[in-house]
Amino acid sequence: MEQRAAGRRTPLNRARVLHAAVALADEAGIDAVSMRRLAEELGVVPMALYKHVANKDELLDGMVDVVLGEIEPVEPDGRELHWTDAVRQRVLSARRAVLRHRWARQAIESRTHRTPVVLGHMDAVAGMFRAGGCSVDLTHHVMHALGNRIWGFSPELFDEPPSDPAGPGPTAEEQEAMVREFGRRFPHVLEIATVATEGDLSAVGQGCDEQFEFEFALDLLLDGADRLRRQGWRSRDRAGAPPTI
Amino acid sequence: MEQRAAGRRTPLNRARVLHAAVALADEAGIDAVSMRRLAEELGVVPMALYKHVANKDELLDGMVDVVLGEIEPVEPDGRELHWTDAVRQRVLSARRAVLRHRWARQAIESRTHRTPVVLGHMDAVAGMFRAGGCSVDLTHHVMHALGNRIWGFSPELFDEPPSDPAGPGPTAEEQEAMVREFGRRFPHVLEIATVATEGDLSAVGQGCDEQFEFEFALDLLLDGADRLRRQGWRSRDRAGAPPTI
DNA sequence: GGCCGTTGGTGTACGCCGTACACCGCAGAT
DNA sequence: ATCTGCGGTGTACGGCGTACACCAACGGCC
Repeated sequence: MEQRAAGRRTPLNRARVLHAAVALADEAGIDAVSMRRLAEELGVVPMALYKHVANKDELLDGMVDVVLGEIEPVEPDGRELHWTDAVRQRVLSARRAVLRHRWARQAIESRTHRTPVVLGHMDAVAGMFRAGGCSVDLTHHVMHALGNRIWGFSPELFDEPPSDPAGPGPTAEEQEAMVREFGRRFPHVLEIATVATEGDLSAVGQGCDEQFEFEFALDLLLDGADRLRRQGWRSRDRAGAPPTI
Repeated sequence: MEQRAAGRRTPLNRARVLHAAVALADEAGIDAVSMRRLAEELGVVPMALYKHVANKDELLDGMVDVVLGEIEPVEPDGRELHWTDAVRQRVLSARRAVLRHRWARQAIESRTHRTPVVLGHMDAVAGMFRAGGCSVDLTHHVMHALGNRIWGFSPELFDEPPSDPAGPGPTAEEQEAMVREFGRRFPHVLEIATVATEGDLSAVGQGCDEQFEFEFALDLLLDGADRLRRQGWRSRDRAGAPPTI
């Protein structure tokens, strides 16, 4: 009888608000998430939301919590994992969660609040370093080095340069002239773009293989960390990694 | 005679607008930089700015360009530098520029546009990798791994948790209870905080030694890159760094 | 059954924001 | 003397977050 005959809607609560916000961001982008638009989506007046979240900042925090809540714990799996593989698994799971929600990267980057969910993820990762034999000291600094990668994304230098949707674009020879001029000013960027697109410069802008870049950096850092661990690195030693070999 | 007797102000131009915006952000924070506020600062009506910047996004781009313009080139210095030291110098110069303007980190992170100034910095860094003997392939992936560090800042997991300015705060025993509860839920985060503050947990929140963390990560990545270079790493090898040693 | 405090949704209003669009004064070229 | 266009103006629109006063329904209590 809690549904009350005709059209008494089920009351709002914090979870419903947050999940509606996530759904809205998923389908209309993070910019579409305004208190007014979200309220409309829930069939309610904007001020009603403030009974469930303190303000917009807290709404964003809650949305990030929802995403981070999708991270799957690393299950022990019978045989032992090397600690770097355990971290790798958890970070890649975080990555899948973030990729599921395209707005999440930007939202996480803009947050400045440590919610319990956020602390929980950091604690879980730190625990894996410790279980692998890293000192507290090393764990601390390596987590800093991982930076945003702990949340499953790289700080992208840039997202896609949106191909301008106006007209048929420049002619082939205009395009070639532009490439030449570009190469005169930025030769090293051009050669990278050439190699990355395997010579098809018209494919510039569809971006790099982000998953590869992410795993490359992750492994570079984890391998470096493991090497420091084996050397018994302590931060008083100063200087990132000593000149081994 | 361009000053025109009494109080005909010197006309606006793009550079004046950008530098006024930078100055405003420096002293009042990036949030204070609105078209209206900036116009007021320049003694002009808001719409006047639009004769010099296309819109607010372009204004932000221009402000970032101003900051990046403060990066000092690495001078050859007589004796040869190892390539990692050259990169290190340039990146640390970029860091000094970014630190000079506290809003710059956030502004850079939010940008999605590659201005010529931005491309110029990337090109300069890529050129140092190449001069050091890195392949185009390796240069590409390592620059991705460096991520935001190329601009001179780490993706901070979090900035300071602002000590709440209300009242005298909790009593000592309340505080101890909070720490105990925190440690129950986030034991690994707590031990890191304990070590980082050298036991003085009341100092939590004044943050880590960011400069140390930055250089630690930078050196870890550059050393890893140099090791890969010496090994003749190619991206078809897959997997960040092979299990050397 | 009658009261009453609490919880959750409402309505109005304020002060910001970015920016579209029409306008206009003035300098320099014709 | 007239034209042209650049740079500054004024007005207006639609959006935003949220403070504050209000009110309907409900649960617990006598």
